[in-house]
Amino acid sequence: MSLGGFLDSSSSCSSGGRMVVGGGGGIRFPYNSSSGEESSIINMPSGAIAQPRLVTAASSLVKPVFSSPGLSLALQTGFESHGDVGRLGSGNFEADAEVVGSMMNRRSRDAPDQDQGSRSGSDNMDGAASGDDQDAAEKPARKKRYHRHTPQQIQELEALFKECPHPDEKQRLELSQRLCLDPRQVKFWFQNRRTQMKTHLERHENSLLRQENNKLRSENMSLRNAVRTPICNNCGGPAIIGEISLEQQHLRIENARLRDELDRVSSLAGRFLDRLPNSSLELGMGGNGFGGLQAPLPDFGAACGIVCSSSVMAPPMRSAAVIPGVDRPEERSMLLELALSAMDELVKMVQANEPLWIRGLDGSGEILNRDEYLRTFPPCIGMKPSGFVAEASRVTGKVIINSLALVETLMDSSRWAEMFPGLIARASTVDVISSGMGGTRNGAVHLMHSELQVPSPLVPVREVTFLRFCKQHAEGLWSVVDVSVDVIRDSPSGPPSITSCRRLPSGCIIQDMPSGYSKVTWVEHAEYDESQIHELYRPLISSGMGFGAPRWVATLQRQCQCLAILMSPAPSSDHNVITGNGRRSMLKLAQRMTASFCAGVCASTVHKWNMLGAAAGAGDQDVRVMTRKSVDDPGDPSGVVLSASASVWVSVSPQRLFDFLRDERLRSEWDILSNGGPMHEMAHIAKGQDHGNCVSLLRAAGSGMDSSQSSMLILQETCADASGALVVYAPVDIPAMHVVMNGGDSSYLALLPSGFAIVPDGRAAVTAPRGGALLTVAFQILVNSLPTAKLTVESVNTVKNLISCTLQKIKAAAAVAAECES
DNA sequence: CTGCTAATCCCAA
DNA sequence: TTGGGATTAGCAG
Repeated sequence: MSLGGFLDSSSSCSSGGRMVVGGGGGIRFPYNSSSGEESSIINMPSGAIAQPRLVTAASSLVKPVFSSPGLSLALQTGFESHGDVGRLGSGNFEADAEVVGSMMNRRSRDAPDQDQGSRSGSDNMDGAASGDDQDAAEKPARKKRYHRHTPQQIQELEALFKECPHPDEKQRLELSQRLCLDPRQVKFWFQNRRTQMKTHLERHENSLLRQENNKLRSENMSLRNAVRTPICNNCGGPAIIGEISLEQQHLRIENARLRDELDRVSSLAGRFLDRLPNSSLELGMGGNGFGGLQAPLPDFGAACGIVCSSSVMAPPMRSAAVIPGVDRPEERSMLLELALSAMDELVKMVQANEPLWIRGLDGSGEILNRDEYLRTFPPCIGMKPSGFVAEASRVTGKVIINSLALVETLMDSSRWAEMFPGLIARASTVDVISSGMGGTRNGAVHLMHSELQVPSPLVPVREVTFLRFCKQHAEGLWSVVDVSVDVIRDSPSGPPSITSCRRLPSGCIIQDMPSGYSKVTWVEHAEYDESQIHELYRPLISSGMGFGAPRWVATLQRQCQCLAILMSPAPSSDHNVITGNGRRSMLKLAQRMTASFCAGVCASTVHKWNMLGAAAGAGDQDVRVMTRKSVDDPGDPSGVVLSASASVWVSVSPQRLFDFLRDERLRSEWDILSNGGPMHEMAHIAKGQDHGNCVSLLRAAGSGMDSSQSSMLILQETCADASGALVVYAPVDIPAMHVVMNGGDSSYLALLPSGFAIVPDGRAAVTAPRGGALLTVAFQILVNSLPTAKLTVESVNTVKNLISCTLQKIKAAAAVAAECES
């Protein structure tokens, strides 16, 4: 049955035909060593099945047959010029192996020590030249080689991998026993998983590089064209030499820069595989560094001042050289991996329709189909903690801002916080994992921390640490995704953070539209501990009006409109002419006032509050009272500040409530500062087309500017959108305000804000036909100008009474209004 | 065909 | 030895 010695003798090769070479040479057995025996008992307790001898014998064929003397000779003599030689080692050997394998167990000499241990005695060289010798029966069926670990096993492996991608021997052994896997398999699995992770990242960054490269190339091309056929900027005709020289210099310099950048990107892309961990960083820095400028500059001289104009083009960059927060490369790559999958999920969440998102009954919003969601996406940051509930919302809106500007805003924590003043109590960038490519935000990954709020003492602040990943999909098309990282970031060194909220992949996709607008689709998806939220507010929060997409988009629209209005020249309709600087100063002051108001209502860590606990007020509502000591803060009156706040349900619509509270003529109905009469608006700065969005300066009637009894004005900011409204005011000193209105610095003006926050009650229209509102009222009062003073029971009671009275008056007035309405 | 996964081979610390 | 990089076979989509 054998053509013994076939492989040994070059002479017989010529008669053997290439089948032998193709079959024998290419065969490579998976289990050609002692591991063959172990691998065959995959998924079974060790040693459960002994591998049959013959298989082992067959497996002793060794791979690089090319280099075995006998065969290489055979190749030279018999097949040297044969076209098929190149395909040796490819093709489907399994079938051949089944037939031939058991007979061909000659060990090639260049692999002497691979399988000493498992070799069977029968080392005869056997070869099969023709198919007629198949003896399948003799060879016991090899265990099916292909096999995958069970989902449970993979899940456990993944779980451990999340915690530690590098388990030690002990951990692996423990896991292998638990999962009935060979310890070796566990080792392989981790090895493979790490490799896989790496290749994922490589692939992604590579594609980003390619994109960049293409962009630069086309840019370069068009610039070359422009240089070749100069066109006069003024008349559009062909330009004359003298006219274009400056323009040409610009182009040449720009071109040199581009060429340089292109080279760098290309070489980086080439070297890329070697240096993954730093590549994105270097790119980000390098792309921004304009190293290319230095070379061409001497040629043209610095006289043209191009250096400046070029560097202006570069967006401001945060230094990414030192990363204090995430220094372990594994952690870094895990975060990147997380960012990638979050982005993937966000894009799908934005694009998906029917099965995933279902239109709400009232047709207003969309509801996430949880079953479909769980089916579609692997749990990005692990399973939902028990006791948590999920909240998901999606909204699309047209916003007056372009994609680049919005991306810049989102990627800068302080600008981000300013854009969403009522929503974000504070925000910071903890770490820059990747700063983006070629001087843009494309590919930027930041680790951020923020506190999100809904203005009510009944809704705790949401503290979240998350990754923010920015990606450019095309010209004018960007997306920014956030995802919580508490799972990964919980280090053994620190106490496990008790988070009450996790953000699943959330964020927005921004697409440029004509005339400065962009289309923004926002998805907000979170899981939170509902037990910490008062029943009154649960419907609001779960509807997404609290922390969800509707509120983000509504705020964004309102704020962008405000910015757009500020850009345009002051409207003549403002009946008090304030200078541009004055407007800016007042708005800045108002911004600080509103932020301080929210901080007092929400007890965010912007201030260090001491809770006195919620106690029943004089009325039926709970009033939360807190105090803080204020020292050495120029914007804050020094002493003991007391904050009292309460939220109640009111039976009028949010709009009506807002209109009532912001009407200065009706102010005497609830404001003790009004001295019982109407107030007058002395200055008005519009912040939006809607008249409700403005900053104004009020004066109580009867207290003239010159009267010494009242040197007080009231600064008030009101804003409203679909997600809610704020009326915030603070008494201000007239002389100080005068300085501000002339554009002076407002940061030394001490403020203690009070006011109202209104949100819809969140229940469906069915249960509340006319639509109720949730009203929060809050006061901040200086109870003693000595920071060391003790708080007296009287002052606490006074402020509680103030809250109760105010609420009662408003409710009464609202009831009247509601009656008139119906 | 590509991409993924379990496993093998081989090298260097 | 051991772990990691390179590679491969088997399979799914």
